[in-house]
Amino acid sequence: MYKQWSKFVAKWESDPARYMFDTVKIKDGYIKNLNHYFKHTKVMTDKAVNEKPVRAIVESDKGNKYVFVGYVDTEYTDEDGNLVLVDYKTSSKSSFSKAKLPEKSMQLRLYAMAEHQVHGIPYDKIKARFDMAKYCTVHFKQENGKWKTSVQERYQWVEKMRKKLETKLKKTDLDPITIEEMIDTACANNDMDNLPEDIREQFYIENYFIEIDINEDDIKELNKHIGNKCDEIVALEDIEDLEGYLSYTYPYDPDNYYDKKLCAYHTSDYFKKRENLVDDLPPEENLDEDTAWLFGGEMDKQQDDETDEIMNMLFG
DNA sequence: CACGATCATGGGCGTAGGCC
DNA sequence: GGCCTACGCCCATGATCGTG
Repeated sequence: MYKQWSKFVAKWESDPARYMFDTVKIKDGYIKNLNHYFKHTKVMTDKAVNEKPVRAIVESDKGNKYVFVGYVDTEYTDEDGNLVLVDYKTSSKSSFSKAKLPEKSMQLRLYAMAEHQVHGIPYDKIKARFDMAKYCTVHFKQENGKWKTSVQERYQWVEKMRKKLETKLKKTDLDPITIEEMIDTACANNDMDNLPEDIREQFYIENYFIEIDINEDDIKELNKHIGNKCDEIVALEDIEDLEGYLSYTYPYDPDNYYDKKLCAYHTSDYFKKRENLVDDLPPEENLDEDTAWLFGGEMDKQQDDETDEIMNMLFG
């Protein structure tokens, strides 16, 4: 996996029209974390199915039915006979906080619903989880003998254990200078290979999974929620002057980051041409590195063309 | 929306002081 | 002198904030 990933990164680096990170810090952290992920994650080549197509039928309160097709990143059956659905995330965990999880997990719960509908698998035999690739779960032994866990960005997990390593190593007969050198080396390598055996065995890492609870009640509610949402969308598309309606109900605000950068409609060529809007300067990384900025305006050309087609279909 | 930074909170751990 | 408990400091964690 690491080899494939490295090739992919190299190709991306050499592409003048590549997508950019907002800052160098974000880029470096992201790539270092994923380097570590691909070096240390074992793949189940035999049991697992990747990009598995699934189909769910949802029904609104009005009785309208809608078909959803999705692709499960990875699916396999574990040793207890549970069907495990995995979704890989490379984003930061802040957007997967407790409060946001119900919404974020709709995707996985819809997959679970699909597998239940098609194969009759009971919900208590379905497990669903996000594999947060930037992070790992660090297991460490406390001084009271109990094991505890801590979630850390992969590229600096040893550095984050520095204080704990200090207290543990101070209890040995090693002299303070040696201790500091050892810890510095471990942090620089981001592993504990150079540390004494009895220290090393007090730490180990695993993938960081966010487990999603799968139960019938939640999924019944989700079914209706999505069905009703579809009804709303269908009703919206039936409005006669949709474009006029939207420009009045949801006026474009160029100071709103969502409106300006993320909204499929307001970022489309169709809308920009209509409003005579010019593209913003590309992000900071372009300014001090190479000549990629020259291509900034062309960056999303293909995407924009696709978006444009859809926008013309819907509004044009 | 997703990011890093910042802030508040709670638990672990070391230490001081009391007791046997 | 050894053990136990209370207290305070420090660190990790999670929520919130400001920004592109």
